[in-house]
Amino acid sequence: MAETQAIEHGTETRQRILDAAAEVFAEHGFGGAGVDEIARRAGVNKAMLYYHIGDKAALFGEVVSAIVGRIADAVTAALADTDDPSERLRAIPRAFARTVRERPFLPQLMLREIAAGGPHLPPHVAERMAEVMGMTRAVLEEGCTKGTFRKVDPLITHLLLIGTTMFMANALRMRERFPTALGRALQGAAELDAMTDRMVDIALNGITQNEARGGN
Amino acid sequence: MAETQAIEHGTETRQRILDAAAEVFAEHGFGGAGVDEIARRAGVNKAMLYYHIGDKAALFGEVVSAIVGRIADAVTAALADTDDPSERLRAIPRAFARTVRERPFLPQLMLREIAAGGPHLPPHVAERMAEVMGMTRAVLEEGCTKGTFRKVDPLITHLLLIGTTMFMANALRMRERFPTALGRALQGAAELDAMTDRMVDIALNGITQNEARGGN
Amino acid sequence: MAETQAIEHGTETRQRILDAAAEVFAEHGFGGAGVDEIARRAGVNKAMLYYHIGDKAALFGEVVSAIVGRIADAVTAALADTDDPSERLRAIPRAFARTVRERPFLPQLMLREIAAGGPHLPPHVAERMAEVMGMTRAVLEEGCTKGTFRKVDPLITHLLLIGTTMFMANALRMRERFPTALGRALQGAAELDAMTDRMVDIALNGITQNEARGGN
Amino acid sequence: MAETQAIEHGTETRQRILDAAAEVFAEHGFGGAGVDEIARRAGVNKAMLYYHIGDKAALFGEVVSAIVGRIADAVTAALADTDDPSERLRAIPRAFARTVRERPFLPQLMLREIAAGGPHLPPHVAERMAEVMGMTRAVLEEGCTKGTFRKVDPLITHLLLIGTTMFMANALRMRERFPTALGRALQGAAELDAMTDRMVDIALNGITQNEARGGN
DNA sequence: CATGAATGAGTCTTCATTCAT
DNA sequence: AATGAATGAAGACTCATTCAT
Repeated sequence: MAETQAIEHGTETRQRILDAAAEVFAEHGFGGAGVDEIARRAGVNKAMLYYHIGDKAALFGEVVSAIVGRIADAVTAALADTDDPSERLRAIPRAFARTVRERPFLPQLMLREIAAGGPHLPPHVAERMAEVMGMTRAVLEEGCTKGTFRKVDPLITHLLLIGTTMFMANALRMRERFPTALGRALQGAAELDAMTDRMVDIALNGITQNEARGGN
Repeated sequence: MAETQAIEHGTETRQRILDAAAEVFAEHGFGGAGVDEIARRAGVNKAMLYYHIGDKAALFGEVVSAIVGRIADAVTAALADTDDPSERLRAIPRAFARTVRERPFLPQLMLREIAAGGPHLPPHVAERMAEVMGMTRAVLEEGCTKGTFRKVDPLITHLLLIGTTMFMANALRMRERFPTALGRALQGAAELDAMTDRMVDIALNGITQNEARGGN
Repeated sequence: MAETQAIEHGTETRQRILDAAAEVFAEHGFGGAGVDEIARRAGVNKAMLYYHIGDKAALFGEVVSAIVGRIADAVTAALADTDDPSERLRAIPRAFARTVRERPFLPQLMLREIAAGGPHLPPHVAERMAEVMGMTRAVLEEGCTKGTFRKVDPLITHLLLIGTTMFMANALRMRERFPTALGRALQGAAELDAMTDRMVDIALNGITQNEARGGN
Repeated sequence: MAETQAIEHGTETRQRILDAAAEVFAEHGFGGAGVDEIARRAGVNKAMLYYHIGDKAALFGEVVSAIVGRIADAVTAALADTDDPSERLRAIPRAFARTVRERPFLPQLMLREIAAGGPHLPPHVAERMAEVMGMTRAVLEEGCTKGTFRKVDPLITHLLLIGTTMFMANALRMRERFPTALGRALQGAAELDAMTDRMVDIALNGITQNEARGGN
């Protein structure tokens, strides 16, 4: 879709490396990931990894950049589909959930990087994340203007929608690994899309104007 | 908890080690943390660290165990203070937020471990986390019975309350590190306690029975 | 010298490579020099470097050979200009100094290779160096015969003239890099040609027959 | 002599490492030297090398520092033995030559570092080298005052004495390695001490006041 | 002639862990 | 309870060299 115009050099090898890197970074974090293992999983010589992309930090930057870009694109596309504030707000975590379905390591990667506080985060990626946050704010303000939503803090709302989605995605992943205890608590959890919808129900219920629901 | 009967050897040294370890694990993750640095920050010889606690995995286990225990205790204590379902539900993320105030590295550590999917997590710690989840469920069911809450998925609600709190705590931490972009988006954010309260307002609004709010 | 009959392939590219190699070998030594950097500075593809010249050792051989050849030629030419023993002796370090002016990295390269003891030195280059040494001896013997010089060890004299010139050339290079201490000691040093002349004054004074200076 | 007061930790291992490092740096230069080989020759684990001393640059700094210190001490001591300007001047290269006899790799190391222009040279070492240069100047000025020497450039004279000594030391080393050509030119060369004396004869002859030699 | 891609052995450095004292 | 020294494996990264095109 985006690469139709020109086939740059080594696109195929480069992509294999980035895919492998995403996996390994997700599994072990930046510090715990091994360049050797990334190369091995990508099926390329370790030196090629440096030739094509650069050092570990550059590798990480590319991976995170691609993922954040993908999410931002997904959210942008989703918002274009409707004008109803509630539907637009719902579209945001849905876009996340859909992206997660294609890239299962995404939540791990995001949680890890957020936890780390972004020391390996290239600046332009931070910009892109802020953009998505800005979309949530725009939707909320719009809903406020139309009288659909009551006034709520956009940052909190954004974190609620996204944070919860990421946590749920992770919880589903952990379900299989903990047969006891924690596993039991997670039994019966639906798929991420369904859970996201139910979560948004709660949130929308919480921020919708009272009169819109019955004169309160 | 288990070792209360007797003050074992080097309690003070042991604690200094665990504190340093918590810091370093939070900053760099399990893989990225270095035993050398933990020892240096604790001001003890590296060999003593092995003598007092054990290897890196044991160290991590102790740290996580202590933190989860502390949170579970805080939540338990908070729930004892009131009978009102809404207040009880609010108490849960509040207990988290309060614990974070004392142990600022807690959210990093939790997010990281959740992202990792718990490969270094001792089983009894998972038990304890499930316990806390169970408390949320109990509060929700109780609220349902009393007619205060409508029926919502307890897992989703728990993750919403806790996940959002953790995300907010981290967002506050990142505010100082990203002067541009992301930083601007985080400007004006209040303190964690205040943010948590506002977040719970939305959630409570979302799960409270309509008639409780005005006959809808 | 051997390839004069025909202009072989890529003379210009070849020369750019050798110039770049001389620079890099001078700066970092044989072990520290990188083929990649040589190629980059020469503005050629790394593979071309192997195509045109050969491996790292061949590259080094060519560079040193060219330089020793250039010096030998310069000394030979200079000796042809006069018959006076003193002037002839002075001509030798002067030829060095003049060559250094055109190829500033020459003393570094020579000092390094001399220090290394010539493990990368092609045999014919050693021959050429011996030749130059032979010229000094010839001049000294000649001066002895004519009664201008007293009998001195030709090897020592040669090393005195050349070694000191090389050291002075390097001292001038270091002057700029050490603003303190060593730098101050080097302040006020003249240019290499002038310094060489003054050094030769001392040496000539030292090896000239006493009676020859009697009326001086 | 200097270490009598206190035996610091790991003095023996540390010294073995430094000795091996001096050898390897002398043979291959900074860039060409391998930490692995240094460790192997010292008979220690590679990690111990970092534990005791530090990285490659620190290792090099220690080696050079020790050598320069040793030379400076030797020169200082030698100058204390006599008041005669000629003898004092002669003492300087003699101290070098004597130091070389004990540490045969010294000239290689010095030539290499001088060639490199001191990029790995710790500042205090440069200070020490400047000190030695200052001693030569002092001796020359003193000789001038006493009417023994004529006025000559102290920097040039210093480089002449030291540079030639270093070159001679190296020439002797190369004698064995080049049976042909260059080797023949070096045949018959005496030992370094003898050569140094003859070199100084020339230099002293060159800088001594004419009238002082009037009756010769 | 020229290039980008590839490789395997090498580089320096740090790791988690243990032991003798 | 405490320490400095030791170790082997692994870490990230670069090297000189070659090949297909």
